[in-house]
Amino acid sequence: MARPREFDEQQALDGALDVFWRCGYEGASLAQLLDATGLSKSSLYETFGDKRRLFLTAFDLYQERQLAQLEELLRTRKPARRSIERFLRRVVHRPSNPWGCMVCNEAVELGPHDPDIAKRIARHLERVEAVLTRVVERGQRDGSIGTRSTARALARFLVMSWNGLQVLVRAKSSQPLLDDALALALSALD
Amino acid sequence: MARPREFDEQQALDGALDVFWRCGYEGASLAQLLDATGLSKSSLYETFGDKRRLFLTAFDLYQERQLAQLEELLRTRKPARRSIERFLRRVVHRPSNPWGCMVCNEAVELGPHDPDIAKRIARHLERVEAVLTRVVERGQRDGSIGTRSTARALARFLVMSWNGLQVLVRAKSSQPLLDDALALALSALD
DNA sequence: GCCATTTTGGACCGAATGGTCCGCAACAAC
DNA sequence: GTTGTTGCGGACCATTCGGTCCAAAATGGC
Repeated sequence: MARPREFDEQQALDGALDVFWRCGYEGASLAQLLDATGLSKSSLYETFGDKRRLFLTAFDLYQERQLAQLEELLRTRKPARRSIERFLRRVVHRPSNPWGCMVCNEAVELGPHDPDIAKRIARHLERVEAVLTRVVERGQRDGSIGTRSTARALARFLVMSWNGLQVLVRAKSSQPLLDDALALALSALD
Repeated sequence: MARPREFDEQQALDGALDVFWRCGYEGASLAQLLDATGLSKSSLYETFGDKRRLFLTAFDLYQERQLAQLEELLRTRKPARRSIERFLRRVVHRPSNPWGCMVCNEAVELGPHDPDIAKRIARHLERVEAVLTRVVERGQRDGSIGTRSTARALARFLVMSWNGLQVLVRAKSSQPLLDDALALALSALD
């Protein structure tokens, strides 16, 4: 029981996440992280360990949030197809997705070089695929999604399209390009 | 005149391209570049300028090659759909595409931070889209591709799918995932 | 008020970064 | 062989990187 902390851990982590999201792992300098978290060097190292650990913590947080958000799609009662449409439309809506998807970004940056992180990404994508599979199954039951392909295959296709859109967003592609691509991806669910 | 060079410029550039492709711009250290090109520091700086210029030169080369390869699709006489299938199938064939697509990688790494490079990427994607549009038009004429969507929209969809696959390749996704996603992307051409 | 405990700021560190520069080496012209 | 020109190896540089450490500050318990 001594001197209390002057910062909120969760808030600091959010700040760090922001920087990693925007700049990637290597691209995020300690200075930026200190600035974004508002911590001093010693506080940051004391609280989160080294840069890599901090990154992993932030990355896990990001993945959990993304998955939670995705699982909301399961809970709604609207036709599944509408849920998926909303899901993809949020990707190409720039204001709410300025830096693309962090998982996609890190898959590109670290995937080939960091087996540990590659595994986390693979696991996450599998979970995303699993959630989407259940949504598609629901859509095939409620008639909003065609049955010419298995739910699993369609979910995999959605995972790919999702990542494709994220890349285009990060590349600052034109809105017509994004809209056309999105529309056709959705039409594959017929 | 005087002392002749001991290296082949094109060959050195290929070496540098390899490193940038694999590691990205920031991830490629001078030491790696020197090693891959076989040049000494002074020769490299004399020949190619600084790291950024070298990168731009290599990146341009990559884009030109990719576009040239893509344009081969135009020249064949087979049904256009088969050409597109071959085009996408090469993406998910790991041995011939171990590091994913450099344009996709750099879109993710530098897109949001380097306006100059973002422009180059945007221009390249437009050119890719243009070539694919022509291929799709041919396919719509020869009957191998449906006409429920415009050729341009389909081409844009292909650009997105292409990038999506590249991300998954770089993330070392499982082959079944890649295969399913690819198959469904192709079926969107019906 | 004093002590124990914990946080905090910042000095400090070695390594690696991209980049410059210069003296020597190698070759063509004559 | 001499000279003029260019290429080359590597010493050298400032900066930034992630990371450590310690002395001072702050506060709860008594």
